[in-house]
Formats: sequence, structure tokens, C-alpha cells
Amino acid sequence: MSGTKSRRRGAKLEQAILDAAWAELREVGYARFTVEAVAGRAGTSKPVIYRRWRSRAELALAAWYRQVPADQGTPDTGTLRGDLLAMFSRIARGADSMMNEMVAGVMGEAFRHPEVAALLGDRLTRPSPLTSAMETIIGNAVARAELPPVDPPHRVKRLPLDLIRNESITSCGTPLSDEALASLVDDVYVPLLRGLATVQQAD
Amino acid sequence: MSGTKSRRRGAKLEQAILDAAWAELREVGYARFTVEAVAGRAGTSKPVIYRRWRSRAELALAAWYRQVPADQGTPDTGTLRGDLLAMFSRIARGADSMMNEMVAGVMGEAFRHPEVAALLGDRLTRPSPLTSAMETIIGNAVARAELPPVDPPHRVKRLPLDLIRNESITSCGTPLSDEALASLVDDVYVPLLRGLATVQQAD
DNA sequence: AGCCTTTAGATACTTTGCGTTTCTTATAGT
DNA sequence: ACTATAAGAAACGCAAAGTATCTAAAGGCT
Repeated sequence: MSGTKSRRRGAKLEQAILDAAWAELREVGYARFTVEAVAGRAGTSKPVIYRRWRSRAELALAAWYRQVPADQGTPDTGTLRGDLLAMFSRIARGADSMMNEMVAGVMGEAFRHPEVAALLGDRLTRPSPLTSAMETIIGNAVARAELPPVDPPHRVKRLPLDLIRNESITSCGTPLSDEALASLVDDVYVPLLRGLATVQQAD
Repeated sequence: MSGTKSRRRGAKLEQAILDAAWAELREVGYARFTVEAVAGRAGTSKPVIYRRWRSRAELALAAWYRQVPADQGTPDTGTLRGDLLAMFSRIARGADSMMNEMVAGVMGEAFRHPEVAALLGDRLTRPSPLTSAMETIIGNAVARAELPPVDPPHRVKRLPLDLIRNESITSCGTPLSDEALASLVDDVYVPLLRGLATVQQAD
């Protein structure tokens, strides 16, 4: 309880800031995410943060990027539709979806801070645990002969994330209903896979 | 040339404000869209605007909604792929796409102004000239026997807009390349239509 | 150990833009 | 002509981004 003030530096401090930023993002969302609150929560001050990241947007992205998406395994319900519904709902409820507000917010600022645009685009399109889970699900369906053999292009593997992000943005924060997810699966994704399979078979 | 200052009221003034707002949106985008600039351009002042719309976001949406999308007809190139490419590229270059930054920006503010969320969602999902153009394109392809008969659900008709909006947001303002559009058509939309058609034939 | 470079942390500042308040006075309805 | 309404001007409060200045702690170096 003496007045000795311990001062963190370097990596340790950086981690503390990013942890605080992530906690803030989860608690208040990007719209109310302020650098001052992050500084306060991390027990430091604004200049320390601005020495490391050029803007609020970059800080938020850095905090997000550090979160390793927990690999939750791949659903295996015995049917393609069941697996897809489980997967879509996991995506829609998971942390990735919580970040859709942030994606929109950051993009809204990208005109003023063009540097962040590249960072963001990269994160959104890169292969991830989710895209490989899609591979597995599709592979399983092929093995069960629910689908003809098919080799989906990368765009199709990232499509669930894209569809759900778009749905999330267009419904402006309202949590996605089961009906909406079912519509994405039944009206779009399953037919797409069938179509891909028949086209590729014709080769 | 006398000092007589004419003062507009009611509908006339409202139109002038919305015109000014639309002009601002097109010139500087939503990120730099300020109420003061709109007031200045319309030759009026901020309180007049805030008496009519509760926030910057609502003003921007109102200006956008007033723009009637010019019906540019439906492409008819003789092939499904050609029609789709023409359509996708029209969407990607048109005013609707210019508004993607705004969609993101408004959504980013939706947490603070939940009222606007509903307005926005409605506009994005409603049937429009674009969805009926999709109907026509698909109908033409069926007539040419490029596709088995198919009755696409509404979600599929709005999908081009959704795909392009998402692409626009994830590439943060960079204009979409022809390759990206081709990938949306070839990897996603055409296979989806084929898949839908075969599934519906099985009924 | 003691010096010295680095940089954390505190504080206060500038700027920008939203949304409001107050007041004057033109406009439209009766 | 009288009166209610609402336009327009100016200034304000406020929040939050980003910057500048200063101090003193941390940790490397000799």
C-alpha cells in the first residue's frame, strides 16, 4: 500500500492495453468504444496508446486480431442441412459476429484512415478455422453421398461468413432469427452446393 | 438586389435540404457528411434541419430514400452469364453501391440511434427494380433453356445486392474489380441458380 | 553502484462536429 | 392588420479524437 507506482513497459504493457481494448469492445461495442476508456481500464493514458496505434480504428482491429478464434470443432449431425444450420448458428452467435458492428464502424472510418482498409480486408477474407470447417462439412456430405463430389472454390468456403455478416449489418444489430439462418441455408447455401456439384461433374 | 431576404418554408424548404444533403453525400461520402455543410449548402441553418430529422443518420437516409432508382432496363446479352455480369457490374458501379459506405456508417451509429435501424433494414430488403430485373434475367435464361424452370425465392433475388454490398464493405471503398464480380457470378450465383433449378425439378 | 536513454503516465490542450438554446423577424392564415 | 408559426443567425455545451508538454520511473550500460 505504499505509494510506489509500478510502471509497465514494452510487451507487457501492450498486452494489457489490448486486453482492455478487447474487454471494452465486448462490453460497449465499437460505437461507444473510446480510447480514453481503454486507457483508463488498462491503467495507463492516451498518449501511450497513440504511440502504438495511429487511430482508434487500428487499436480496435489490433485487439480483435489478437483473439485467436477458438476452434470449436466441426458439427457432425449426420445431415448436410443439420451441419450447416449448426455452423451458421455458431457463426451468427459467436465472437466473429459480435464484430460485425465493428466491421461496419471501421469501414465507415476507412475513408479518413485508408491504412486500416487493407488490414480489415485481409482479416475478412483469409482462410480460417471457419473455412476449413466448411471443407469438412462438405467433405462429410460427399462421403455420405448427400452431394456429388465437389471442390468448392475459396469464395464459397467464406460465403457463410459473408452471408451472415451482411445479414447482421442489414438487420442493424438485431440478433439473427432462426428463420433467417434457415433461409440462408435452404434458399442459398444448399442449392449452391448442389449446383456446384452438378456443374463440376459435367467437366 | 434589395436586402429583402426570402424565407422558404414547409415542403419547398424540405426539398432544398434533401437536395443539398444528397449532393453532399455524393461529393464527400457519409464519413465527411456534416449537418452544418448541408445547412450551408441549402442556405439554411442547423436548427431547421434538426426540427425535421432527429440525427445526421436520419437526414442521410431521408436524402437517400428520396432518390428514385432510375430503371435502366434489364440487360439482354443472349446468355445468362452475360446478363448477370452486366447486372452485377451495373449494381457495383451505380448509386446503390455508392451508398454502401453510408450503410456501414449508419449501421455503425445504429447502436446510439436504434430508430434508424428499422428504416435502414427496410430499404435494403424491399423488392426494387433490381429484384425484378433479376426475375426477368432468370426468366429469359429459362426461356432459352439455359436453366430448367425455376422460381427463385426472394432471398435469391436480393442476393446480388447483398453479395456486392458485402464485397464493397470488405474491400473498404476500393472499387470492385471485374475479377471479383466474375467470381461472384461464376462461383456463386450461376451455380446457385442451377442448384435451385434441379432441386425444384425433383419436387 | 551510479549514469543516461527511453518511455510511461499525468495533465491539459486544440479541433471537430453533433445536437441545443435563445432570440429576432419573415411568412401564412384568419 | 393581427397573430401563431417557424426560419435563420449566433452562440453554446459536450464528447471524443488526437497532440503537446512535462515528470519521473525502468532498465541497460559502464
